[in-house]
Amino acid sequence: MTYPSNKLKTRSAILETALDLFSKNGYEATGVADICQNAHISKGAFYYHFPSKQDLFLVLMTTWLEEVDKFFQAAASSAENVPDALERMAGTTGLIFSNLESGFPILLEFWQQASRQPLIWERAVAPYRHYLDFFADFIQSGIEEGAFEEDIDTQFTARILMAIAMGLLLQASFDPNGADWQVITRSGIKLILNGIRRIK
Amino acid sequence: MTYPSNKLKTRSAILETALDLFSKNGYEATGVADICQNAHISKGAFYYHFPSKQDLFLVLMTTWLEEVDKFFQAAASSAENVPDALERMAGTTGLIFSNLESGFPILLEFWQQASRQPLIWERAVAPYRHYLDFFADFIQSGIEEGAFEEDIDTQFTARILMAIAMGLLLQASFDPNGADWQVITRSGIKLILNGIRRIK
DNA sequence: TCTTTAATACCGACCGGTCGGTCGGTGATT
DNA sequence: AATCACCGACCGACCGGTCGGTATTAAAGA
Repeated sequence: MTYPSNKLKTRSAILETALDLFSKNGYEATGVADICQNAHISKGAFYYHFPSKQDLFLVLMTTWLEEVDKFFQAAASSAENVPDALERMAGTTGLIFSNLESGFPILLEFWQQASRQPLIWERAVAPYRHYLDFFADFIQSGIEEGAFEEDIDTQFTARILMAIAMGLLLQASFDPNGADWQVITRSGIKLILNGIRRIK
Repeated sequence: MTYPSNKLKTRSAILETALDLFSKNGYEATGVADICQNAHISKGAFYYHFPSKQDLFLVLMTTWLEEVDKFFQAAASSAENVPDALERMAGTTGLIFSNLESGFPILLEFWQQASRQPLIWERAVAPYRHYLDFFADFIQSGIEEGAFEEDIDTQFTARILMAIAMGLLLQASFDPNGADWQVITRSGIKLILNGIRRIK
């Protein structure tokens, strides 16, 4: 084993393994030793790359949040029509979370950490508000397209949209085989969209 | 201090303190010693009343779930009209969770434990499905009352209703001052209700 | 009535094990 | 010879759980 093999490789091995273990077993239940073992590195290597377990978590959360953002941006720009784009996003919400490695459980983990640790909260609210504004703006352009009623509250609608997505994700994570969640999510968003759609 | 002062008093002191600490700091971060200290009892007393920290958690979850159920039953039976009852429930969702001591954070804690520990999951799915059926049945009686369209999928609607409530609760727990969550929840449920309401 | 016994409810020092984090070292590269 | 990337034994703090003991009360026995 050549030693300065690849700094980035080791680092991303830690990142990937940690994300996996955190989402499978939780932050507290995952030990630094576990991460090291599964990533086939030593504790020394771990603390060479990260100052603390906390810090690793923060990095993980930040990159995850950024990737979600990219996903939304891409979905939004690759559609010619606002309602369709939203609907398509809805259909793939589940995919966002499963594609983004380990998905929803880790989001819950983020949530819980954020609600207790001010530093983590700070780094998480901004992206959250960013998503909110993104959806509100997106709905606004839907209004300008003439697809939605003019008097709807975009912020409110954005929150409801996010609530449905997250609420269903929560239910899905708890009872994966209880229903076809992808279909339900899509129909749910459609329901809201129909509620605000402009009647021509 | 008379010793056999009150068995129940000590037990409920443990229960209350634990619920408070679990919701404030999380299950893992809360030590048995912390619970004992805040409940002004000794570790001996703790393990006299509960076989393990896990078991205490399970008791907590079960009673909480039962209380939520009672709350729903009461709200349902004290209304003369299904849509109104649902709307009123929506308006007080936040209250359910704050009234039931420590509310939503502890629900998240339950969720997370359940998603990882089979025993806890087992004891939590049943109530969850119970709530789901409760809402589905409730909507069904709304249909029979002639308030809702006849061709709506009650299970689906129940899931969406729960999703909105939970999704907004999630957002509210994360960003309490970001909006008037009670108003938003009420409006959100109203939005769905209007979507399925029978047009006379 | 007095004494003994047993059960109850609780105390807190202690134990084994775990966990985050440290540190002295080491081989490869520059 | 200096730096980099990494190793892994080790440390102290902490945590869930145990256990021998104690004060209180109730019941039984003399």
